[in-house]
Amino acid sequence: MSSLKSIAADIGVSHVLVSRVLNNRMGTTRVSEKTREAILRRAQELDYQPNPLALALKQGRRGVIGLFVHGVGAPGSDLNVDFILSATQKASDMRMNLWLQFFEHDDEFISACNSKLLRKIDGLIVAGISHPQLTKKLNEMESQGLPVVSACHKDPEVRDFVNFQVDATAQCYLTTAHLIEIGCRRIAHFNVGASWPFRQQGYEKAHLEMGLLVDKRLIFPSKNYNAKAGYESMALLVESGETFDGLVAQSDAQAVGALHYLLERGWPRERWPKITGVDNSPIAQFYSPVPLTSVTAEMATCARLALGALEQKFKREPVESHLVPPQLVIRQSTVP
Amino acid sequence: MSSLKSIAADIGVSHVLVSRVLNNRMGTTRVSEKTREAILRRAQELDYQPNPLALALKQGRRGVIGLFVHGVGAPGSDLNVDFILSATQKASDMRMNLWLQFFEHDDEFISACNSKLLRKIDGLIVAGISHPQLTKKLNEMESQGLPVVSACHKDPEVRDFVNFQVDATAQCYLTTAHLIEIGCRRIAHFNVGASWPFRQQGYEKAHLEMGLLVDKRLIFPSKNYNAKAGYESMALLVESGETFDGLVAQSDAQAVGALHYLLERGWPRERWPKITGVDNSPIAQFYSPVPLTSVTAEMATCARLALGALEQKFKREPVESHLVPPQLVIRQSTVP
DNA sequence: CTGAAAGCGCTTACAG
DNA sequence: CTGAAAGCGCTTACAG
Repeated sequence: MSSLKSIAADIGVSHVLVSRVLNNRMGTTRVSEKTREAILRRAQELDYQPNPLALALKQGRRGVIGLFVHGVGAPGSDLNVDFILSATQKASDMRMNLWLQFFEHDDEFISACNSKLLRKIDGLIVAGISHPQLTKKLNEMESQGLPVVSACHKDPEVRDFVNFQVDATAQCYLTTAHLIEIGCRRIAHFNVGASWPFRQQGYEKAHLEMGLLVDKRLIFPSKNYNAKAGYESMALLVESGETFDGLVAQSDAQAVGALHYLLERGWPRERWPKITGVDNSPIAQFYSPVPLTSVTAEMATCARLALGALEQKFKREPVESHLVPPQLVIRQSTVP
Repeated sequence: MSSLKSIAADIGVSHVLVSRVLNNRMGTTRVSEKTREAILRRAQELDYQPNPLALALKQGRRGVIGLFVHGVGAPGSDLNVDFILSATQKASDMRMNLWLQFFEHDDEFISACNSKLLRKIDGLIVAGISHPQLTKKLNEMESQGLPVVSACHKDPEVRDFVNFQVDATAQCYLTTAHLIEIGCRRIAHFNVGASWPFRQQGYEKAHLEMGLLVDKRLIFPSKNYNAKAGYESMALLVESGETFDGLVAQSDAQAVGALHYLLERGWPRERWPKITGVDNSPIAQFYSPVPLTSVTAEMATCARLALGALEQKFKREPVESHLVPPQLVIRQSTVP
């Protein structure tokens, strides 16, 4: 195990000098060029890395970033995996450890935000779903000196924490515009809950910008983002008797559920609507026989940005929220 | 921030005495009952927790467990999420941080197992897929004093590391036996690769034990564990002209792909085979209109056991590998 | 301009 | 039986 001490002993100087040279923080200290080089060379040879524990202890830090994840995305969408994977890499770059915690319910979330937390971590990233009571708690924490950054799906207009999220409106704007471009004129939409209107706004915006009217009769409520919900919404759509040549679902699982309904009813292949999902999840990629056109959720980017923002907060640099633009991924389900 | 020092100051003793009392390691030191109680009370009031950094530094530990994950399971199966979630909780109980790393390719995996690693972590958990060259590297690491525990899917007979995995044979034994019990007599099987024969062995064992012959003509190769592969295998099965009343797939995604083929061909519902998957993943739970019978992958249990084993290795206690028994989860796809 | 000392929070071996 | 000192690995304020 190489340490400042061992290097110092090898060269024949004090470990203090080694520390100064390696950190290039000489202060008023002088060192001969020869000694300097010897120290640097030896450090390189041993591939010296300062003990992060000692460093953090000295600096009064914990060396740990809390990552509180309230699962998002349809089950099986791998959204959380993408998020964690990316956060993990960024944390590693920052020489920080992650204190990962998963939460199912808001109360668990809130009760984990207590004073003990302050002792464990240097900063907190909250991912998933925003919630008024949680926000209050987090504000408390931050006023006690804990930097907090969120990566939640929320109304971008509400400014509480520095937040990183995908541009939800752009998601369904992209898919809808794509369908219009390939010739769809009656595009159905499955809408999950009025509290989260952004994707529908994208759907409407694309119509508006491209000179089409939004036909509200083509918009159907969906219980949630899973396949069952999509299946049920498609049943409603078909039973309504409306004609449609496209479907903008709010998740890949929904889209798959919808397709499944059509398959089950023996819907003739040539009359299938062009279908798009959201999340670009494995189910979209591997769905057979029709891989799904989808749009990315940008979880990895959000994670990276959130940790980067925390890094800046540590340095007391200003940081700003950001809406990450999604990418359209075209697959067979929308090939004309 | 409470520390030994602050408690000591409050009571009017040395921080050394506080340390001794709180750890109940008095050695030859004596303390009056009154002082003792005062110390304990004050520590409780402040909800004192020793600084893990200082502790680890003192004890020459890193306070970090490496968790190297080579993704397993079909994409979207949430297997990795379950694993990480459980590992996270157990690590937290152990007052250890996790150094999570994900790997796509074996080489990344192997090149991450270098001497730097020894400086970063106190122990290593390797999850995912076993690999001869990796094993060699890990053996090297362990001989250099790094405790290694694996949670890989591998031949249970090969003894290299202490390993925790689900009993793969039991998985398809359970699903097959279930199908036989509900009256299936011609059960097809999708087999992924000869290098991993354990699930098929379960399929065969169930037949044997329940007095049925295995008809090799019902066993079809599948390229991998995703839906596309299941779809293709089902195509082979149907084209073969063999009659079948059940299907034991090797993953939920495969089962879904297979169902999808039948739907697409307009296979009459009353002639649908009873279908089982493996992994008990979201796709099985939420598949519409037929939620899938499946069998658990026990990722959470394996993670917990693996970290527990590492804990025991730290204490130089002996540990043994373990095959975790899976659970059958019956859903609509096998309701008679 | 140089070097030794203090200190982050903790534990334990070792003098008196 | 008691208490003060050493030390984990690091950095920096502060005497000479």
